[in-house]
Amino acid sequence: MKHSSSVPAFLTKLWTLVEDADTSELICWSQEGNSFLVLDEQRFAKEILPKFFKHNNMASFIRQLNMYGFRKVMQIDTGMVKQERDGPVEFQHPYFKHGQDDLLENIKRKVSNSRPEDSKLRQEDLTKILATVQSVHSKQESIDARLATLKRENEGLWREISDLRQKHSHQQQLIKKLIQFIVTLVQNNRILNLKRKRPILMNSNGKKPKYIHPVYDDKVCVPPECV
Amino acid sequence: MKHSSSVPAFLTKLWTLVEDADTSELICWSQEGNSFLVLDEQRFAKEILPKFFKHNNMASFIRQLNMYGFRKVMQIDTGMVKQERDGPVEFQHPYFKHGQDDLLENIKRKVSNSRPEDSKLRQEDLTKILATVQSVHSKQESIDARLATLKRENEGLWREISDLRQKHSHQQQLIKKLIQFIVTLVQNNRILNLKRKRPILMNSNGKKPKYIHPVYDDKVCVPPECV
DNA sequence: GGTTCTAGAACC
DNA sequence: GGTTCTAGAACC
Repeated sequence: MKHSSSVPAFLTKLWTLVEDADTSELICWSQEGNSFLVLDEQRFAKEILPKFFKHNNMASFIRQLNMYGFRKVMQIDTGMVKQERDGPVEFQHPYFKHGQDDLLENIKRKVSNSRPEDSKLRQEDLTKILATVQSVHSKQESIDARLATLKRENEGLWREISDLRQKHSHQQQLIKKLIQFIVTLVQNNRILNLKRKRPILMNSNGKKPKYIHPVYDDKVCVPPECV
Repeated sequence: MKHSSSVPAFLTKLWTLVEDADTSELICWSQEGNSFLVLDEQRFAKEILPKFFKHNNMASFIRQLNMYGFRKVMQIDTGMVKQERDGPVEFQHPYFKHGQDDLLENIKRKVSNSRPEDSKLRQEDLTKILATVQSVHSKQESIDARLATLKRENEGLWREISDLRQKHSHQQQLIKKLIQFIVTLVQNNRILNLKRKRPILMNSNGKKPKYIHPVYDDKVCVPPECV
């Protein structure tokens, strides 16, 4: 009958109480041995409880039972008129069984759940979540603004590029015309110079002068990577 | 002694119970009349309660008292040894006073707080918050990506503009040189033509030909809004 | 971990 | 709104 020292006092006292034949008229095992009965609540509270605990209140006894996971067994309501004004009170726990005191150590007192901590943690969590949401929200607004700025800048850049390309194209045409004009001019000069033997534009080998060359060189005027 | 119909049955029954001289040995007003005493808890529960309520449990009675805001009055522990094993039970409510039944209507049953709803609402709130956070988060990622794309595009555009401006500048220089060349050419021709009286480049009024005009017209080649 | 007062929750 | 069982919280 020695219980492990890990079994709380309440459980060993309860076990003793239920086992004790001297008090079996007030508290005892049920027929099946898987629950116990308090036969006279009032006498049990006033006569038995103070012998084992620091009080004589049924409420305190029941509070402890619930604290250890005991459940009240509801009395099956037989169709009969309520014969006894106060039926026995019956409590049950899966590890509180007649003849199996080795199971007692499996009964655990419900942790006080560190309720204050728990409550604080939930509050802190909520506070953190709210702070995060607000932070993310303001960040998003800032990014939105930056995005709008970039978008406007981008549009401006596209317009400028379009402009520049157009200008480039116009310049190309102009350069082409200028060169055509020069060619015409030179041809005319050539005709004239046929008599004078004094060429103006052409080199001695008859090719175009060097500084005009880039005009027709696409690699210089319109690099592929920019088209 | 008729109470407003808005006063719950429990309060009128309790008032009657405490007033009734027939039960004054079990329940009565305190000396000061601002609280009531249950002198013998056990007899009160078994003999009086069932006459007024559907039970004979002190616990149920106390639950109702607490539900209506009554508070237990702790017995001042006089230095004496506990004379009576069970002192009287005393309860008090600011609106439950001897001779002032008109105050009863101020006593309100604590609302069941719509606990299931409340619990559900908190859960729903948390779920909503989480959904919002996730939505905002994914949105943020999408915007981040778009921002990066725009930024890259922007850099590309700046490079292209730089290129185009450089090209434009080169073309301008080329055009300038071409025109200088033409001017030189024309001057040479002019000298030659002084003898022939046959101008090639100049119009009859001595101005530059029309199709060259744009070359020096900044409004056409380099619109101010693009510089 | 034990005791007490009060409240939550389910069911009626 | 009433009754019952169980749990929270404070205090010891």
